[in-house]
Amino acid sequence: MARPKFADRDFLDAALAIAAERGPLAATVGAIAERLGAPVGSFYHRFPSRDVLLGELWLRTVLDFQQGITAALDAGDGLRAALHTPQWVRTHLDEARLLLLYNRDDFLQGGWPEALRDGVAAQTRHMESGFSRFAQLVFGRAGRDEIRRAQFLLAELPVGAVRQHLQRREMPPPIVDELIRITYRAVLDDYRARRSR
Amino acid sequence: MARPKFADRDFLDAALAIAAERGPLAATVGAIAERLGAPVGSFYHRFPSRDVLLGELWLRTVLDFQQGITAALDAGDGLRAALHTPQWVRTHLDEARLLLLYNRDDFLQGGWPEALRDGVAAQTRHMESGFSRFAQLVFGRAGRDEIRRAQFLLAELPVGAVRQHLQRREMPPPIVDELIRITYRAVLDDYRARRSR
DNA sequence: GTCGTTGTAGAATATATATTCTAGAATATA
DNA sequence: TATATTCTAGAATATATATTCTACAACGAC
Repeated sequence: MARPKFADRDFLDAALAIAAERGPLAATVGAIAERLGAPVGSFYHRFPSRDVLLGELWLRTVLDFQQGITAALDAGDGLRAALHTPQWVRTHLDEARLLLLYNRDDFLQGGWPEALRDGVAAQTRHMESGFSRFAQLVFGRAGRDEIRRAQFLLAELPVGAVRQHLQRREMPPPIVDELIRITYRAVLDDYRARRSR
Repeated sequence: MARPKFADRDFLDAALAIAAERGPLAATVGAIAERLGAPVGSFYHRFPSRDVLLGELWLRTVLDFQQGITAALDAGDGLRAALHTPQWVRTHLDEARLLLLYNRDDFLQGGWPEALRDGVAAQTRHMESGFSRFAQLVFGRAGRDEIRRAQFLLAELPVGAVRQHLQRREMPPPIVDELIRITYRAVLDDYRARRSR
């Protein structure tokens, strides 16, 4: 063996820092290596391509993010699941910028590398099952309408409410949680009212 | 004079089509010219740089988008202003993808070209004044909290609710408007309840 | 101690893309 | 009709970036 000066992790972290600072496009192989003081050869010794690195970065980040939502759903707490986003964003500003400010595919030059396809597909399934579970939990059933509302409450609403703060690199203020709470309750109430008619 | 085969407009439209299809990054000078059957020389005869073209495209699009919101505010109709987004998206799918799926700066290589700075600044001011007007209109005052709620109702909420459909290149279904209506009413009610305490 | 393996190191290469340059054609105006 | 102007046309150039390649160093196994 030799003496590794860098770990896979180091490259991922460096890429994250650059992407959070100047966008995923700025996370070039050269920039990543330079930030680490590593030669590009070392980069390619670990990652077959830039796309694989960025893909892995995205996956590792989204998995960490989802964990909290899943936990809340496991605990049967829908509101906590919805409030997880602002919460997580506060402790993971860089990761949040990467995940919530850009579209999944927009940093990959080509499509998703073969090696990550399964991981991404699994992630997608996990996400979809999360919406279903949420729908079942708070609406008592998981039809088309219920799932659409679940997407709204769990994803679109919290991410939307947090975006402008991410763009300014600042922590979401309490009003964000308040807006989520208000909306959460309203959508549930509306659903019940509609049902009882 | 000579016989212009292409107009500025043609290049802007071609860029829009490509950007909507494959993302703003794919709108390279070569791709735009090719789509038009024009030589790149003709491109540079009209636009000093790719950044200027994309910047102008963004500006022209955002201005068109905002017009509807402004009109609704002029008519004193806050809800219509909030519902303008899904409405506009339905008739401007490509433009909406460009505007709402990407961050303002993410297609420009460098910063905003000097020539467009003023236009962008004016646009920003116009947007902010829109939030204030909305706050004044529906909350009766435009303090920090009211403006934050205005941003939520006018921008974050509608854009968030529409995003997944844009990603799939499909028109937002009616449930989107419904969710906006529900949330709109709830945030207003909450504000009033809070005031009367 | 020698040797194979795993990394470091960074130069060389390939490619994509923006931008510039040179040539020539069409038209309005004189 | 002559000429300046406005464009078309596309080759040439510059630059950024991903990727590959070659040389060598450190360390563990034998």
